[in-house]
Amino acid sequence: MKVVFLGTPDFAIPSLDALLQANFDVVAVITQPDKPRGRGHKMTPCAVKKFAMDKGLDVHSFTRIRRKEGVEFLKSIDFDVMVTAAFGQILTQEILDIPKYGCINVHASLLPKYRGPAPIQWAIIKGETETGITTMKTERGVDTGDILMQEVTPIYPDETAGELFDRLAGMGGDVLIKTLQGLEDASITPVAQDHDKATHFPMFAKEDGKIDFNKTAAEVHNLVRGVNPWPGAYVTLGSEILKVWKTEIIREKATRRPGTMVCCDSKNGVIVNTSDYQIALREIQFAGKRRMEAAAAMCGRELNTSEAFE
RNA sequence: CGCGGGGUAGAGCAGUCUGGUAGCUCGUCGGGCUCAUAACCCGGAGGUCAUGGGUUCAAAUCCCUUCCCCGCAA
Repeated sequence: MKVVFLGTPDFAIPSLDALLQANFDVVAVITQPDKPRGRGHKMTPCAVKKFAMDKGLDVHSFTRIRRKEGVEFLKSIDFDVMVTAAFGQILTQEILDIPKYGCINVHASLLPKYRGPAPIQWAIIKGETETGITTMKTERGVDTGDILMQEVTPIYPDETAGELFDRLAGMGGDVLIKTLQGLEDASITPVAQDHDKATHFPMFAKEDGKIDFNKTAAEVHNLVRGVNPWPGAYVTLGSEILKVWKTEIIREKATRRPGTMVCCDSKNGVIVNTSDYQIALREIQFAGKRRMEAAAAMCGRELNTSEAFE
């Protein structure tokens, strides 16, 4: 089958790679255009573009694929199926009607739950114990199309979004291939989603990484996992921002009001009260410094336990 | 040229402004105390102060080069 692949970030790479490994004919790869990224704001291509160019594929970028230029490009090439994976642009019906086998989307949740652009992170933040990959027919709505295949995987208690992201990205490639093969031999029947059970979560705002110690220790722990590595959890102490990369719930009841420190020294690290239990900040990072064990950080810096995190 | 912080012992930091003996906390090693210890006491080892050049009687410190790490912002 001749495939046109639309994807942008890291998550999409294993899917594209799986297509190549399975000898699908990837006739074109479409990504978001280069943007100024990183320190220095240098123009940088997205992950999929870099990968695809390394593989010698035909790569195109459109600010809006739905505009005339993009539509005309798609109509000008010969292909059978379109695959989207974290592409980041909404397609029009006109575009969806172009390929004979339609358009397939790879989504990193068990739809209809966790629709939207950040399903992996939100599943962790909400304390889910399992998630998965869903392939579906792409519709004009966001993640609303009929389900083709679904595979489940557990979310481990201390797993971070980054770790889960890597696993799901890999699974996404596998499920995508099975889905395409199923479509070819007509062994898959699309099933409509139960829209009443749908949940939708937005893209993260920078503030979403801020820890609220008025929540429970479990909720704090899930937030820290869910926003690691991006955008990263943080607390403020006075005017200073402290990023928190790893936490551990301590099975001791909180001793004082949420946000206050139980202790902070080079033996025990930093332990903070939440609304129920205590939580240890295991791996932290001060501005300008690299991330480090909390106990190590306390060797060269003293915090005052009378201060509280906000 | 988006803004900014940093590189000093195994770890985390101070010292740099104002040039003049390499410091602190932790770890580590040895000894002591103790029924015992992750606790306490005593002692030791461990540094080419990122890199290259310059100024100087003298540079971690002042000037310039290069490399690397990181926060914000995107």
